[in-house]
Formats: sequence, structure tokens, C-alpha cells
Amino acid sequence: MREGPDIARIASLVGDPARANMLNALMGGTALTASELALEAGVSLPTASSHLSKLMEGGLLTLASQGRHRYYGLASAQVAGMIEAIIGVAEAVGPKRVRPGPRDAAMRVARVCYDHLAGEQAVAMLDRLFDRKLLLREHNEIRLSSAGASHFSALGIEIQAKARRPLCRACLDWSVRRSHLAGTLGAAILDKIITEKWARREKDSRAVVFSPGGKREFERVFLA
Amino acid sequence: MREGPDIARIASLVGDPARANMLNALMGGTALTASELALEAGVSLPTASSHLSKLMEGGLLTLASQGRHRYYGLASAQVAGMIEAIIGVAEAVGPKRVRPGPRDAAMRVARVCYDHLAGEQAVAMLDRLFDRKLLLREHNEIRLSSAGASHFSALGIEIQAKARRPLCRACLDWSVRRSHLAGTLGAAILDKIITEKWARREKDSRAVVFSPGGKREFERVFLA
DNA sequence: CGCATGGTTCGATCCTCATCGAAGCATTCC
DNA sequence: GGAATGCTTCGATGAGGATCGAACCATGCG
Repeated sequence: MREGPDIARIASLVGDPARANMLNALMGGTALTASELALEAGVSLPTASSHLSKLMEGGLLTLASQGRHRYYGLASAQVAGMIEAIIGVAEAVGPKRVRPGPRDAAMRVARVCYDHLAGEQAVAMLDRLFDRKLLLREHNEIRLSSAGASHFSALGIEIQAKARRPLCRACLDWSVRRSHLAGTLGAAILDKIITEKWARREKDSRAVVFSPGGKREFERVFLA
Repeated sequence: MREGPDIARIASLVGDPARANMLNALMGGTALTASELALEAGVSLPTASSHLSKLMEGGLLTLASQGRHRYYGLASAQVAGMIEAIIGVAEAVGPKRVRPGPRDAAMRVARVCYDHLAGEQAVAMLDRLFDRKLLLREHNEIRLSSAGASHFSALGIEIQAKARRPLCRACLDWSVRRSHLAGTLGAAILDKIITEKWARREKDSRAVVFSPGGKREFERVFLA
């Protein structure tokens, strides 16, 4: 009966269906209000509020108050990574989907992971950025080369190393089992994709759908 | 109220203290019997048995019957990775340890992760193997170079690619936040360390303690 | 100010599930 | 075969916690 970190406490927070739905919704990266999360989880507002305070107390969420709105978001990329890991196991053992449906197919191609792009497109992009030496592997970290710095700034992607958050990070993809790009740069790239309207977020889903023209542009810029 | 993989189901399996203790114990990599796990979790044998069947049904465990003994083990490295991720979050948010105690310090230096070595020593080893070009990074995978193949076989470390399991794999370390070596080769190296008596497994813990002479040998062979 | 809206707290209800003792199977040893 | 060991199933008990309605704060708007 050793001590150690209280893993059961963390896991049981994710282990309730209502809370799991909320966390899943927050994996989209945008912070949501209590009522939106209540709707998402399919519970009443009081119930949702109770769950949210538990998640807060457990350190899994952050809260940003803006006037009478209170926006809940995932506490950290580490928490997001944990949830992806759990999703990965659930996918693997779950005999749920006999065949992957169309929505799942879209998710495999491209989806939002916390605040950056994930899925086949994202994995291909990271590979290509390495090939073109815009990013460099260093031990197990990823570094931006000087060529990469000028390349991204030419694209109008702001690059500024925040204090706490690494610029580039590798994030493991549950669908492809390969890494894609996270960190500030990964977030900035997703931002560009959305603001340029190359792709749009699927309603009520993490899926990201490229328009035909947007796909061409994306491939020209990142997969060339 | 979307469908998707049943993440709550998986998380709730880990969310019970008794089950979490069992899984934690199994992170040591050796399969254990129901009575050992009952002792580990601090519950009676019937209770443990009930938990074990739930974990089996959830696909988190594998069972190997040998005579009247039934050995339970983690189902896959993916499950082990998920548990490491949860441990990582629990470490991060848990204000448990004010200061890391001595046992925790030993865990940080070297410990067993499923079936291979983790901790600072393991991270340093992987770095060095890359530097010496015994292992090569390829995209996000790790490949054994021909120099590496002869090097390991000279050490008497058997290298044979099993069908299902990759030879080399990167596994993220929760204490160091860097990768260490998993896969068949990682397991073989841990095996060598133990059989050569360079280090011993701490009783009732995942910690691995090197003897003074063993540490020298390990450093000569893997960190030179 | 008063009213509407977003959110939390309180209280009561209900149900799942963790727990253990006792009994039942299976395997091995003598 | 019989006894012992390892483990599972059954049944009863009990506690934690998920849920919602109603009441209660807080903010913003007219």
C-alpha cells in the first residue's frame, strides 16, 4: 500500500461520463462556459457546476472570468496529452466502431488537438518541415532553424517564445501513432489555417475540414 | 452527447484506488498473481478478484495461466504509456510531496517502466546511443544501425525482431520529460543490467538501484 | 433601481459499486 | 483418493457520489 502520486484521484475525475464529455469537448482548445459544457455533457446546470468545481480542485482545469461569463479550459498541454493517451487506449480496446465511420475518417485526416493541428495532415507536415530543415531535431526536442524562422515570419506567422511554453513540441497522435507539431508554433500554424479560411472547424467536433482551395494552399505552403 | 471512444469507461477502471494500486504494481513489468495483487492493493482476495475481472474485461490486462497460478500483466505498452501519462499529471497537480523524498529520488535516477529502464540514467543512455550512432532517428521512429547491431551482439544482448513488437521505441519519461528507450531492445538491456547484477530491483518498488561497481560497468558500456 | 441572465449552493433522492464472509471450483501434492 | 492451496462466485451490506429542483448570489442592461 505505497503512497506516491494519487493516480486514482486523477483517473476517477476523468472516469465519470459527464466529466469525460466535458474534457473531451475542451480538447478542442477553446474555453467554454459552464452552460455550454452542461449541454455538451447532457446534464443539468447544477450538476455541471458541481463537476466543474471538482475538476478545478483536481487541477485539471483553469478558469478565466470575464464579466458574468466564466470560461473553463484545460489546465495544461500535459493534461491534454493524458487525455489523448486515454483516448488512445479506449480506441484500441473498444470494439465500439466495427468500421470507422465517415466522421471518424475526417478526424483521422485532420483535427484539433488542444490548440494545434493533429491527424494525418499534421503528421505529414511535421515530417516535411524536418526534411526541409525548417525544424531540427535536437535530442528529443525540436528546434526552429534560422531558415525556419525566416520562412514562418514570411508567412506572417508570429513567433515569440513565451516564458513557460516551449516553441515547438512533439505530440503523439493516437490515430497515426506518430508525432505531430505542438507548442506555440503548432498553435500559430493552426491559427493561420483557420484565419486564412483554408479549413473550418466541424461543428460540435474536433474535426477540421479543408476546402479544396485551402487544401491546395496548405499543401503548397507546408507539404511542398 | 457524442459517441466516440469510451474514455470514461477506461478512466474509471483506473479511477478506483484498489485497481490503481494494482496497475501501479504491474508497471514493474513482472506479471503477478491475484493474491500478490490483493496484498499490493490492500484488499481481500475476493475483492481483488472482482477488480481483476473488470480490468480484464476492459482490456487493460492479459492473463497467463500456469497450472494453478494465474499471472496478470499489463495488456500492452500502450496501456503502460497511458498510466505513465496519468502519473505525470498526478505528479504535477499533486501537492503531495513538499520535497521529493529519498525513495522518490531513487525513482528519478532509475526505475523500471513496464519492461525497460526509465529515469535519468535511461534518458542519458538513449542520448549517448544516438551520439555514438548505434541508434538512428528516422522520422519519429528509432532504428538500429549496423554498428549498433554488432555492438549489442558483442555485449551478448540478443536482438530479434518479434512479429508484433517494435525493436526500438521511444517512451516518454514523466520525471525527466524526455524520451528513453523502450521496445524489445530496451527490454533486453534491462535484462542484461539485472542478470549481470549491475543493479537490483528495490523490493516493493519500481526503483532500480545500481551497485557502485555495476554503475561503473553500466556507464562504461552505455554512457562512454 | 428592478429585471433578466449566468452561475453556484443546498437538500433530498437514488443507485451504483466496493467490500468482505462463506461457499464453490480447479489444480497440485502426498 | 484426500487434503491443501489458489482463485472465483455468490449474497448481503454499506457508503460514496451523481443527479436534479429550488433557492440563492452576481453581473449587466434598461
